[in-house]
Order: sequence, then structure tokens, then C-alpha cells
Amino acid sequence: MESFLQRRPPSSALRSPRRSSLPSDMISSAQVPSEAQGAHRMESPLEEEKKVQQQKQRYAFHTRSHVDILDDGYRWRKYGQKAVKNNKFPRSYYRCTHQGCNVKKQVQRLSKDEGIVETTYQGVHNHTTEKPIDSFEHVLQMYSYV
DNA sequence: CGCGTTTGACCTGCGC
DNA sequence: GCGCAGGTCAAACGCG
Repeated sequence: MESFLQRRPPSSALRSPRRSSLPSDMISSAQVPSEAQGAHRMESPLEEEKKVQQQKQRYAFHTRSHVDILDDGYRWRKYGQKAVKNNKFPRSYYRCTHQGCNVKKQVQRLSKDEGIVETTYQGVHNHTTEKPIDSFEHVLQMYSYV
């Protein structure tokens, strides 16, 4: 699709503040050394370990529904969408909007079965579900842990 | 006015 | 060593 300049102008200077217009307040923190680390974020070994553990806790759920937005009781904020080569349908990336809750969710529709949606949960919630879900279990076809 | 969604760009890891 | 695929972030816009 010609999604070019559909919403935003093709101005090259429009975007790319990622590294160019880095907030001075952030740099003034002297937290970022002049190292050529590039955009690579330095994370403490502890954080890394935590991340690995979180990644280990990956649960894939196969839900049968035509809507990707399955309200499981948590608030999900979509932070990206990318198309996979194996599947003709794009994959959606969601993140739990909570303080300390770094749970991620990936939703992808199977090209083979449009009615089947594969939801992959990464990590565990720091809080309990505040909303009862009965229809959610209903749509649950099968589950598998990775 | 706040938040969620949308889209493009950019980075990282792995394969060849 | 380079390329590809996948994953993430960040600004802008739209809607409630």
C-alpha cells in the first residue's frame, strides 16, 4: 500500500531524534559515556539475568477468535507491528501498562487459519487480574508452554 | 487533555 | 563480513 506521506510528511528531518536530538538533560546526567557503544543500552548483569528469566517464561496460547484484542483483564499497549516472512499476516506487539509489570504479549494470526490467533505471553504479571474473565476461557482452544 | 494506537526508523542476533 | 529477519522505540495523530 502506498502508505507514503499518508499521515506524516516524508521529511527526513522529521524523525530520527533517537540519536540526533538526544535530550540534553539525559546527557547532562553524565550517565552516557563517550564510548562508541552506539545505541546499545548498557544493562547491569542483574538486569540481564532478570530479562533472561523473563524470556524463559514464555507461554504461547492459541485462541480462536477473529479479534486480536482479547481482553484478558490487563491493559495492553501496542508498541509495534511487524510482518513476519513465514506468515502473511503481521505480528502485533503489546506491552502491559503497569508499574513494574514488564510483561509483553505478541499476537499473530496464522495465515493458515485466519480464525486462529496465537498469543505469546512473555513474563508474569506483578499484579493479579482485576477483571474476571469467563469468555476468555471460552475462546481458549489450546495452550502450550515454550 | 490524556492515553492508546499507528507508522517509520533503527538496532541486534544469527545465518550464510 | 554482510544480509536478513525479528524486535523495539519514539513522535504524531486520533479518539474518548
